[in-house]
Amino acid sequence: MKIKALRGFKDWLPEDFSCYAHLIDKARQVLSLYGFKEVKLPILEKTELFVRSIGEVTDIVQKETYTFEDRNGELVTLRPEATAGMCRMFVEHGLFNRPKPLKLFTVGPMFRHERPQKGRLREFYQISVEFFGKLTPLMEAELIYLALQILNSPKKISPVLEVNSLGCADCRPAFREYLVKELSKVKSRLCEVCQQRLERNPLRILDCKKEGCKEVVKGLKPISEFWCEACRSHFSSLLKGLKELGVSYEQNPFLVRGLDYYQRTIFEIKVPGLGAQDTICAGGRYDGLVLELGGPPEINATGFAIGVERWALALFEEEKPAFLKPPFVFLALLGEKARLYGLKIAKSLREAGIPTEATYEEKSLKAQLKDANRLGVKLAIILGEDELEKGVATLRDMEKSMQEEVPLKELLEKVKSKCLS
RNA sequence: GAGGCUGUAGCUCAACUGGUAGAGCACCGGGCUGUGGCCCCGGGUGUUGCGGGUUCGAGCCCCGUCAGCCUCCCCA
Repeated sequence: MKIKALRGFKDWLPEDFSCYAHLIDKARQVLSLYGFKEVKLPILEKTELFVRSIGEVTDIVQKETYTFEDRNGELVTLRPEATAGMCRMFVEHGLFNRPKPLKLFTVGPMFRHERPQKGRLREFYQISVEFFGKLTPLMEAELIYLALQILNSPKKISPVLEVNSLGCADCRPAFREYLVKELSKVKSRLCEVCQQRLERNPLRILDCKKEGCKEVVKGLKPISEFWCEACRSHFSSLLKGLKELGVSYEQNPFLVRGLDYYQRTIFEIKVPGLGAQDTICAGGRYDGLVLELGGPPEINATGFAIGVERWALALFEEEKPAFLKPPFVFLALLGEKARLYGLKIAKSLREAGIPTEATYEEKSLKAQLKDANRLGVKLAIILGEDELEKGVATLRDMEKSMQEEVPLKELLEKVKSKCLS
C-alpha cells in the first residue's frame, strides 16, 4: 500500500511552489512599502494560548484544532491562525516598549481539522499582517487599503470589501442582550444550529445562511443602533478614510467573526465566483487581546490574514501559471575529457550568476540538444574532442539555430554578453 | 461533523446490457554513432484508490473503507 499525504494536506510541486512563492514575494514587496517587518512564529503553541485568545466556545477551538499531548504530557496545538502567536510574541518579548505603531507580518502554514474542499485545506498558508499601537480609524482605513493593494499586486482581481463594526466592550453586551431577548421569542423559527448558538454565540446567528434564519434576522435592529458614541464616530471616520482612498465597500450589518477577540472594525474581502470558500482575506480590530495575554492595557491592535491558496485560486481560476525560469545555458558534453572540462565551465558560469545546466551523462549530442531544447535554454555550449583539440567551444543559439566557435578563454565573457542582451 | 457526486497509466479521458483494460499528451528508445523543435517507427510504464462480497467471470453490481469535489457547517 502506497503511503499518501494526509487528507487535506497538499504537496506543492515545483510549478505550484513557484506560483505561491511569486505571490508571497509580491505581498512582501507591498508590505515593505508600508513599513511592515517580517517575523517567524512557532507552528506549535500551548493549547491554552488559543483557548484564551480565539475563545473557548468558538468552533475553531472546539472542533477544528490539531491538539495533542506531546511527549512530556503538555497539551499543545498546531496553530489555526497567526494572530494569537503574534500577540504572545509581542507580550513575551516586551515589544510594547518599542516605538509604535509596530507593524509586523508573518507567512506560513496554519492547521485546521475541517472537511476539505476546494479552497479549504487542513494545512494552508496565510499571510498574516498585524498592527500594534494606538490606532486611529484612519490607520485602519489604510490597513484595509493595504490588504487590497496586496491582493491586486500580481494581477488585478475584483475583490468585494465588506465592513462592519462589532462595537466595543461597552456597547456590544447591550446588543448581545437584545439579540438573545428578541431571538428567544422566535426560537422555533431558527434552525437547529442557531438555536444552540443562541446560548453560546448569538452573534453568529446574524451570519447564518439558512433562509428561515435570514428572515428572522432581517426583522432585527442592526448592531449600529447599539453602538456607543465612541464606536459610532470611530466607524464613520473609518468610512471617511476609505472614501478618501477611493476604496469602494459594502457596509454589511450582519458581518461577524468566528474568533472572539475581534472588537469594533471588522472586514472581509471576497471574490465572487470562487464557490463556497470565497473569502480570501479577513480581519479586524482586536483591542483586548494583548491585555488578555498579559500585556499593557493601552495597546490596540488590528490586522488581517490572506489565504494564499485561495488568493491563487482567485487570481488564476483553474490553472496556475508556471513562474519557473528556465536555465540560460546547457552544456552538451561529448567524451570523458569534455565532461571533465565541462564541470569547470559550469562552475565558472554559475559563479558569474548564469543559470547553467549539464548532465554529464554519456549521451549522444542529439539527445543532449533535445534536453537543452526541453529545458528552454537560450544557449547550448557544445564541447567535444574536436573543440578541445582546437581550444574552442561551439556556442549554439537555440532560438536562432546559429552557432559559432569561441575560444575557451573567451567563452565566459561571450556568454555573459549574450546573457545581458 | 451532516448529505450528495466521483475515483481507470504521470496528465486528460475511453472500455456495449458484467466477458478479462485502451487512446491522446507526457515519458523512454530508435530513424540521425557531432546538432534540438517538425516528422516517422517502436515501447503501456496499470494492484482499474484500497478491502471484502455476489458471479463461471467484476473497471462495471453490492458492502465497507480511503481520497477528491459539491452543498451545509466553518473560515483564509
